[in-house]
Amino acid sequence: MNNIKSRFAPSPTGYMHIGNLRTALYSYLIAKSQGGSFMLRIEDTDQNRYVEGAMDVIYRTLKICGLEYDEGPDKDLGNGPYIQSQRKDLYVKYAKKLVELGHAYYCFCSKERLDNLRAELEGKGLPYEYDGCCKKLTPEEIQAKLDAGEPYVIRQIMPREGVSEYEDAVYGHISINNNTLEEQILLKSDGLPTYNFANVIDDHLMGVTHVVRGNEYITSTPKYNLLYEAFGWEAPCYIHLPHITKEGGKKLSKRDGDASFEDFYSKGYLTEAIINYVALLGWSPGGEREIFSLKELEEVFSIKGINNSPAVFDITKFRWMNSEYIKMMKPEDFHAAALPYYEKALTRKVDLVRVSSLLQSRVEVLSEIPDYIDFLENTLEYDVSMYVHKKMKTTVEGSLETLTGLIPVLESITDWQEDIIHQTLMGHVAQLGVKNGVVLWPLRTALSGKMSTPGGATEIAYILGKDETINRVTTAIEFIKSQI
RNA sequence: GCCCUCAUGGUCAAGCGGUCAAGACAUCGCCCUCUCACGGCGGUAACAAGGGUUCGAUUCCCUUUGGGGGUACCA
Repeated sequence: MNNIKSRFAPSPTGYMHIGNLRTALYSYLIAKSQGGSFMLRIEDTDQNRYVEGAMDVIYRTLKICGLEYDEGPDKDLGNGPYIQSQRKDLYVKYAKKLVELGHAYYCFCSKERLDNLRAELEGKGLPYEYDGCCKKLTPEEIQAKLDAGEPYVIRQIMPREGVSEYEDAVYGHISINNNTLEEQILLKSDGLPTYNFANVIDDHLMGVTHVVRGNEYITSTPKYNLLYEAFGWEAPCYIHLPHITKEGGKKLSKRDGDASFEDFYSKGYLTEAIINYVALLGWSPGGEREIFSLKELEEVFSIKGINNSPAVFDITKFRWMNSEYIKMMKPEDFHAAALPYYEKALTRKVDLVRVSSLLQSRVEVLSEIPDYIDFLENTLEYDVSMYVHKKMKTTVEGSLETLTGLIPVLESITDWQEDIIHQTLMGHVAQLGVKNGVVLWPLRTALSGKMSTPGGATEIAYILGKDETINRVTTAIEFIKSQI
């Protein structure tokens, strides 16, 4: 293991956004592809956002996805604690040190004063900016306020002139005017740090060399670099990632059920497919291959392949990829995965293994299994016109005749096995001297009431069993008669 | 408003000064076929616009347009 170290530093919001999952994945892959280590840190410095059980979601998701971290809250390698709220004193210490170094100052402005200031400036059509009021305080005044126990924050001092520049691994050269840099709050009045401060302190103290995060931090990165400089620390390598959106540039939303890992997971998307698809959203291996396991991604991943333009999450292609993974499953694994869905949709005792073999090449997402097999449970309602099929050369009247003639044929089958049913039906077709469809289409329709089914007439007849098959054909005959 | 950033088919995406501009999903057609699917074959479809630089721009620069982000005691 070399000295490359990346981290995933989510704040516990209660669910794993798909964009966050990708950030975690890329961070993991950047480290693993270079023999480095991967760390998990929890950024819970905003107490107002505390969500019960949120950390478990993070642990669980990473575990299910196979993104194993070398170091984290439950794996202390000596850099802990890895939960920011437990590192409070550390930030206070460094914030005060920064004041001593002349790169930060105490600010006693109340929330109210700031709100008023903001309202006033906005009223004049000016952009808000802290007016530096507390910067003018003398050391004596500051000490007096401190002694009096006045609440305070600590703000970072920004250069007024010049430009700050840095190299981003995916966006290249970034240059930002210093006069756009705000004298941001480093330490909040509750004694906890802001993200802007905590991430710098922690990344340095924990030895993080590669910072992977969303591109919303591109413009604030110079502020972090200034912090590194002030402390005399080396800044890490920055890898900012473009965002994932949905069609039309809209945000993936929790409400629409397309935002989080668990949304997809619960719908029956396979984790391997989720990882694979998400890996390809914003990164390209360069070749034509698209199917990669996590292990394979670890081999081929490269920062060079990361794209800098935003990507649209295409559910259609995602479904296709999931179906590819379903098709790759061992039949017994697919069957095991499908079983819970059968139990929900089916009470009739049928050859479920056969059903699985029919379904595996058709199902794209596990949760749609009930829609495929609903007709096995009960006959569906349908219109007689379904018996009219141009290509099969069938008509309603013809179907009635066909089905009526089929009853004795079906009854003659004593050993209800698929190949025997098939042979018998084909023999009947040959005897009639018609096209296969003339007999099989009406039969399939009578048995299912659906335009399309997993498997044809033979397979369905086999699955339903002799009694139910004859029963359904009889019912269909009566039905057609009643409609003519 | 100001600042940053992005721009190849409907979507992902290769390309990194000279290509008939890959591939995948989707879509359309054909084949296979007891429906559908799988599989196979083929088709339609793109360099946002305008200026430069250059012998030559999808590729480099500028502007415009459009998208995204930032401008919090949120991350």
